[in-house]
Amino acid sequence: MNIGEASERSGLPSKTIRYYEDIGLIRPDRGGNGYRDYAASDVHKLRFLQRSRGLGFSVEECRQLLALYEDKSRASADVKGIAEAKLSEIDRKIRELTELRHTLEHLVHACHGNDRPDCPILEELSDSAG
Amino acid sequence: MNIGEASERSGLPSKTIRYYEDIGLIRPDRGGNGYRDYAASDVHKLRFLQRSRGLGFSVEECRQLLALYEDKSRASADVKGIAEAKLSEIDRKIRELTELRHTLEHLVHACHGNDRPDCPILEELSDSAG
DNA sequence: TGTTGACCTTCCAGTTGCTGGAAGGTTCAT
DNA sequence: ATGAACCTTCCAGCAACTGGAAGGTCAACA
Repeated sequence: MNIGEASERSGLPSKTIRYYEDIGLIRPDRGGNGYRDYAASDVHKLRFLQRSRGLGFSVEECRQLLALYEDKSRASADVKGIAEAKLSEIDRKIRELTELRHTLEHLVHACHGNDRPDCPILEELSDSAG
Repeated sequence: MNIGEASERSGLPSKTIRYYEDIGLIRPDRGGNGYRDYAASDVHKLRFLQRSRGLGFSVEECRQLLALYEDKSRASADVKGIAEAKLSEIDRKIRELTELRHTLEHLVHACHGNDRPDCPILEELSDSAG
């Protein structure tokens, strides 16, 4: 099938699919007209990529996961290790954002938000020992 | 003062400070030797930038905040508006990450993580209706 | 005076993960 | 035959830096 259909079926834009080929994640056949020709297994991989990217894995991590996926002799622990690392990374991000949220909320709360110039938000950004 | 000292005092790497100059956020003087010469007010702005970036404001938002900071006649509502928008953006990110976390945790939990090849994580990435 | 080393300068390239657009070839329907 | 809707490649750009090369400057020390 052509890239357009592979795009529809995988949920990835054609541009992204070509990009994934550029960086060596997939290698579709080519038809006599030079068009890319995707097999069902290619679409399968593309969906795999779409989901793992959606779960927050970096492209390099997806490359690893895909390699593990295709390696029938790999241990599930290898995969679990990557997923656990990603999990704690996500935890860290959530913690950081939550802290950020508290600080910002505090500032927004303190600011009158009227047409007067005095603004605790700017004062904090400007003065505090932060 | 030279860029090195401005860097120490602001907490920003010299590279970043030069970059901020490139994109027009600050304009230090130049000494006869061509070295950048930072005044205390420049360092003040750099710290302002360092903090607001740390609070998750984009560089363009920082530019706005800095302009508001320097505009003595601005209303605090202008600043509050930007901060509130950022706050809901952060909320959205936290929500997304939390969902992600649940999905991943579920997968990690389901995977034995041993030396056998069967792995629910890869199965999910590969098969589910996602 | 020379020379070392730590500064500073500019400029160019790379990072991540795409996305947009230009310029052109192919296919299909009318 | 003509037009739309595909497809191709290549080049550029986004954010927000970061790294490195090649070279100028400055302060200290022998």
